[in-house]
Amino acid sequence: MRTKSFSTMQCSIARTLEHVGSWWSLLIIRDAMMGARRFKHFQRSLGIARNTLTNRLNDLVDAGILAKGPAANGSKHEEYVLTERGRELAPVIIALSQWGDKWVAHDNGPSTEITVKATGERLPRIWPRRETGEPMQLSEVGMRRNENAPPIDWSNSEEDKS
Amino acid sequence: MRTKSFSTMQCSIARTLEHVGSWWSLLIIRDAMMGARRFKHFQRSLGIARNTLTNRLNDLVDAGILAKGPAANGSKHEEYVLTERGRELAPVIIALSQWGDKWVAHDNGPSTEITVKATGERLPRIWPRRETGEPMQLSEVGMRRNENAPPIDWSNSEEDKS
DNA sequence: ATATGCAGTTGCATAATAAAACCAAATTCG
DNA sequence: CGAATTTGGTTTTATTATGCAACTGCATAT
Repeated sequence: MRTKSFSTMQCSIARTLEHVGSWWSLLIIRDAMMGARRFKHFQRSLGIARNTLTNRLNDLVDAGILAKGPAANGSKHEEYVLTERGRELAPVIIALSQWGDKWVAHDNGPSTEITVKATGERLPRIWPRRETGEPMQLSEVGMRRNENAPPIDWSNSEEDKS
Repeated sequence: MRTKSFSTMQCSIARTLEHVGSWWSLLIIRDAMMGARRFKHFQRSLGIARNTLTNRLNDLVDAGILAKGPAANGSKHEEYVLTERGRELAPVIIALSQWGDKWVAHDNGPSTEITVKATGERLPRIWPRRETGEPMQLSEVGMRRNENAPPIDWSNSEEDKS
């Protein structure tokens, strides 16, 4: 549950989580990537309460991640489709999925494989790389604070302050 | 209320979110990656309520993402450091950050840049790639349901069922 | 015309979070 | 060294998000 909003924070991670950080959001996006389009698809797949699903879907539409419109196949019902913004969350979904496969897989194995469509093979691990495409060690990845943001002080006491 | 748990789901994304899906978890992990180690670091940086921080830190320790132990510098206080499991969440953090930079950046720009340490340059976009290292179109990424998992029915009515 | 399914909405109960006060141990200051 | 402050919490109280069940209005099926 949350009362506190991240929307005033300058950090891009916080600002992203403002939109996709609530309990069900990323699972809804996952289902949308797997082809779910209608209210009942999400509801059946997730077992989420209907009012909660209504809220989450509306939030995602407001965030521009899903678009709501009349069904493509002529049905009178509305459907929810990912926008480009939404589709570009794929790296997040892939990273979560691959981490889960490695560290917290279900006893029966994962339910879904992320693949290269053309070959049907499993997608290589999504991972930070240099411009050349060469994968990096995590220790080679840095985080630099910008000048336009207030500096952070991780010191433990006065004497630590060089 | 009893918030539904994802831990019984077979999907790796859901199982991962069980550990890092709550409101503050990923921001705590972000701070840990940026060098935060002590309770007060997280508390000051996030403005999170102390009891909530206590809960989130304990959950992350239970999940094996953070390890709690005596401080390295001799201080009697405990400190929280990322385990390998935790460090391997870097792709998730990077993907969230880069999505935010592109789609929901703050007016003053992002507060933090993710970089290649050696060169100081901005890290290339984390993105699905083939074995060769070549970046893919999102439309080339597939999701295949495993046989050990119950199939999903996205059909809209009886007639749709081939 | 009646029944069933869909996509919600509403009301109530409860769990998760926040805010504030409180506290023991550790650390810093005088 | 002793007092004051900081740290890392815990407890209490209040608020908000979620779950569950029932209800509604519309469209489709029988």
